[in-house]
Amino acid sequence: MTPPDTHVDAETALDHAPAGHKDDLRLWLRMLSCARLIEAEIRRRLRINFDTTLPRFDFLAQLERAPDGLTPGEISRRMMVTGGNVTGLAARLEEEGLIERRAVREDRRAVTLRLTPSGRREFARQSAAHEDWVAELLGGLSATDRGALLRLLDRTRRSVRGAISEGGA
Amino acid sequence: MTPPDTHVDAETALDHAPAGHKDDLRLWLRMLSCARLIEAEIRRRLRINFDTTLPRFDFLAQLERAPDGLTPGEISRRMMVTGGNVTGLAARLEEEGLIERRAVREDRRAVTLRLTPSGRREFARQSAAHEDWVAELLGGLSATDRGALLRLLDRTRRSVRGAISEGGA
DNA sequence: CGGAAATAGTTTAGGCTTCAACTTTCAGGG
DNA sequence: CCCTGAAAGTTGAAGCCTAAACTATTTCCG
Repeated sequence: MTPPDTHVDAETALDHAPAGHKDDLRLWLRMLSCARLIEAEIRRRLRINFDTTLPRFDFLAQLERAPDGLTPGEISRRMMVTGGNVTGLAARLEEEGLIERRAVREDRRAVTLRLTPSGRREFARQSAAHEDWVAELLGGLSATDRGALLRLLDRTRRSVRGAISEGGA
Repeated sequence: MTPPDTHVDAETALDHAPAGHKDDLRLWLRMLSCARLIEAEIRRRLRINFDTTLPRFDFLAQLERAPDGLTPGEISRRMMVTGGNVTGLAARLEEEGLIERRAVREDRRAVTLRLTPSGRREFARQSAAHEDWVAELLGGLSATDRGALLRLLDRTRRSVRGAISEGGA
């Protein structure tokens, strides 16, 4: 049924490429599939166990670390998403009573968002389970592998950041 | 339903999981941020240079590898997204003339999607640029690092798959 | 044959995400 | 003081994505 997946003649391509091109692509695709696999599983469990989503979870996590609350703008920067996105998430979370808005005295444009007691309780439950899930999913790695992977990912991030800040094609 | 997830208190936990739990979380967060960083940059460049998106690009990539076309169901499995999603993407890509639908003789429920000549040309352009981008972003890694990372990610994927197929909490 | 079950694909409702346009407010220089 | 520009936040349109319900067809098997 499935065709033999006629692969491009890799050898020929490699002759011209400066030693990496194709390998880099393979590496990226593997990292992507790996990250997506984990992410999908975590999303699935958040939905099944807590009837919530990853963005909501991340949002609460940001507020948990900021006892005095955060402005939408600050959350937007920390989560690396747009402001409009934060508006929508905040609306739903407030609707559910997990966060609350509070006006800022010194700047009437701004507002701070913070966890309600209920939100704090709920996030604590979710956070504990989340931590267990990750440990379960990565449990097959040895301590050595974990350390090596952490270091390599750090180098990767530096490589990417460097490339972005420079050329930025 | 869900077990109370009785959390071992911190002391006991440390005894049993000396170097796992928290480290796994750190590892996962780093992998996630790394993958998202790359993905965001690729999305940005696809939008700026080709006025397209990553899902569209992935969709065309699947069809490129299948000269005889694919059914929506097959694409859905390969891209690991739902069928409804494929319906929407296919509609837009057909609208733009990049792919075409063709009825299947033997099964009147099914349809095959394939690249049009225009779609094939367009994807070739995008694909070449995409490959260059990835090589540029990962260019800071040595050949050794790349190899090690590839191997570690493979182990990670196996660990995750194992955990999912087993417990599946 | 005939009906139950499975499969292919679409549709719908709702959440996530972005970009661009917009409103309100603040800050600085004439 | 006023005007211009920047900043905080919201809104709207459009695309992406999922789960669930639905239609149409095929397959299985009794």
